[in-house]
Amino acid sequence: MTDGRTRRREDTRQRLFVAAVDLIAEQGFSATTVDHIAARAGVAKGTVYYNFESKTVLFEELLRHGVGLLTAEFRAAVDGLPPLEALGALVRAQLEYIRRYRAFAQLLLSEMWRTNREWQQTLRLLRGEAIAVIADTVQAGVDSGDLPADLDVRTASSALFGVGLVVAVDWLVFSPERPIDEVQESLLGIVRRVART
Amino acid sequence: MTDGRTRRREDTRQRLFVAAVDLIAEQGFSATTVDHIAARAGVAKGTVYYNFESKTVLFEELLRHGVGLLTAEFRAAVDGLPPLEALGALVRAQLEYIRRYRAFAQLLLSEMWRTNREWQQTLRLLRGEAIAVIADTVQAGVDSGDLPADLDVRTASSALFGVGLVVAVDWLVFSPERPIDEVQESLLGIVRRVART
DNA sequence: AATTCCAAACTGACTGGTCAGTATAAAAAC
DNA sequence: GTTTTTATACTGACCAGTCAGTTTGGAATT
Repeated sequence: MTDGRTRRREDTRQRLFVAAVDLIAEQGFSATTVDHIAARAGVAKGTVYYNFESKTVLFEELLRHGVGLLTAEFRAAVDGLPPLEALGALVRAQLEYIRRYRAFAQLLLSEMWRTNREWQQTLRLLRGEAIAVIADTVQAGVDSGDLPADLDVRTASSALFGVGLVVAVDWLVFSPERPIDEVQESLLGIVRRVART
Repeated sequence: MTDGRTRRREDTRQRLFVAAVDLIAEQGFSATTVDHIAARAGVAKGTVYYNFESKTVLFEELLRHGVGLLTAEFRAAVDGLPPLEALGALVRAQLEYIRRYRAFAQLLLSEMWRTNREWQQTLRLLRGEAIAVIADTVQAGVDSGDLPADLDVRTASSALFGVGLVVAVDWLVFSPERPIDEVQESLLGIVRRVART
């Protein structure tokens, strides 16, 4: 399974992902050239096309990879916890993720609300999967009475997702000198206050 | 000052702004061509270059125009109001603005947190001006004791700005069927709850 | 354990197309 | 008669994607 060949190939794909995520976070998808990605990854241009069908497919697989990781961490975070604690765990998991993969978070923030791009459908789907985990938790909170019964679950969930993203990335981009734990505290405080009613 | 000639020219520039904002909101700056902007605005390509130095300058002036408008509405909204009411007025003004200029808001959301682009400096500056109005209001609230004394004014202000943007645009993109007034209520509710401590 | 062989992985020059920006002559608006 | 706009053609740089050829890992053969 993991002989030298597949290991090597997997390594190349990983290097291409890392190069692509950094460049696309900085400049956006269209402004990032395949030549530049290849150079940053230290491979020839042909290698990009040997490993990925096209620039768009590379990006789509990158999105799947990155958001998939986030969704998995969400699932692991809430596992077995009662609603209110689970909500806090989600905020913590999201910020932990953003701290670890800041370039990907930045990229996500920039590309999430675009329309009319080829990969829009893919991203929408992935976003849905991640938010579903949040929504399940919020729903459980409403059912258990820990959250207000009139809370609009779908809206609250997507708002929570978006707010965490924007606050954390804003902090990283405009006040990188501050420790991100402060954002976490602040966000947790807000979520708790809102939940308390 | 506003003779026929300048009026006409101003009208052309306005049409170009509108065309550019729509296309860039959908596809991003790099994926939007000057030919396409010209066609959408119903003018010849040469006219774009008669009115703007370059594609980048057109975009920078667009940013200045759009954010300038927002800042002006912020200033008008808080004028003469006591801190807490002023805060509510800011949220309302921002959402009102986003409802009216949704494409611009979408564009702003996509380009705001990018690094390494020519216009990044411009946008950073403009963002600062808009947030300054919020920060003045928040500071006044802290001084008057309406807001908690230990509140980090700079952070709270930029968070407020970002959150309004992301929640509203998220709503517009992913749940356009719902009336935006609901976002306003929800956001106001959150801000009030946070302020109350 | 050295040699041969093959397919997978990778290379980089090349191609065809696209696009920002320029040029210009003529027309329209004021 | 000056400013603005049009229509069209052009240039040069850049870029996604291709492909014929090279390298590499390792399996088979001796």
